[in-house]
Amino acid sequence: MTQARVTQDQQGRKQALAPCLEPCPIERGMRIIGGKWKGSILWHLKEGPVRFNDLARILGGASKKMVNQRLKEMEEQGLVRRQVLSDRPIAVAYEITEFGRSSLAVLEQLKSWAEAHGI
Amino acid sequence: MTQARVTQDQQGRKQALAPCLEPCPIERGMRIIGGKWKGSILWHLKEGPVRFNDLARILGGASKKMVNQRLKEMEEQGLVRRQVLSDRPIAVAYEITEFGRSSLAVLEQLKSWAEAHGI
DNA sequence: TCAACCAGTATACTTTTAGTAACCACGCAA
DNA sequence: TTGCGTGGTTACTAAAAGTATACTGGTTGA
Repeated sequence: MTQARVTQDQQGRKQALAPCLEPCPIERGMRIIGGKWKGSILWHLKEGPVRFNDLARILGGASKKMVNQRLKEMEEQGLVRRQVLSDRPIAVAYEITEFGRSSLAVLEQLKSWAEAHGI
Repeated sequence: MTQARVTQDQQGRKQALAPCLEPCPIERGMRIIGGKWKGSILWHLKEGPVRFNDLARILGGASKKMVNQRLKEMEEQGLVRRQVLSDRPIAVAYEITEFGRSSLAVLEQLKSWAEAHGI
């Protein structure tokens, strides 16, 4: 992001130079990992694949609809992979991708920051 | 956060141990710096205090109402300080606090992560 | 046979967030 | 006196996010 400044023209009217139009990297990044539950989902997948209903149970407060919606979003964004373990007795697990794993560092820092400041 | 697990009782019913009830540090932290525009506001205050209308101009897409709402929230959360520069011709500037500054590290990392992955 | 599990889907609803546009009272300068 | 500046407020709308409950269609185990 370029440092934005504010200038004045000859008539004294003000305008912004390099205004932060909506999608600066921070806003964009937030939209990837900032959604409700997304951090928690990634966090709980870091030890290995987790089945759908187990995830819903772990995320106590979230409804299945929420979990499903978030997982679909995250699959599209490449944070998470859906693997069908078996048909007949249907079984599905969600696994974190390399990309998803790369975001854990940010989440980890956010977590320490939050804990350090008693948030 | 304790690692959550899922167990079964003698009847085969499943339940989550240590479920991630809503406010784990990650979710809580997100709520502090995750709101729309909040990252950008902090970012633009890091070089020094900025006047209200200048901030609104820099944040091109955001309306005064949005900016004002966010600033009030952030003032309550202690991320930002409102200083009245002068009465009579009213002038106000917003300054980042030490607490606000402490969050810049997280934002910085989020920014590099976003840029590194072409988000 | 019954109940509980699996992985969702459907419907309906409420709440929160985002956003527009217009307006206020005041000051300053041409 | 008109227009722009200051720092907001008010009223309203639209869209997103979230909750709650029930349902499908099949499987598994007591």
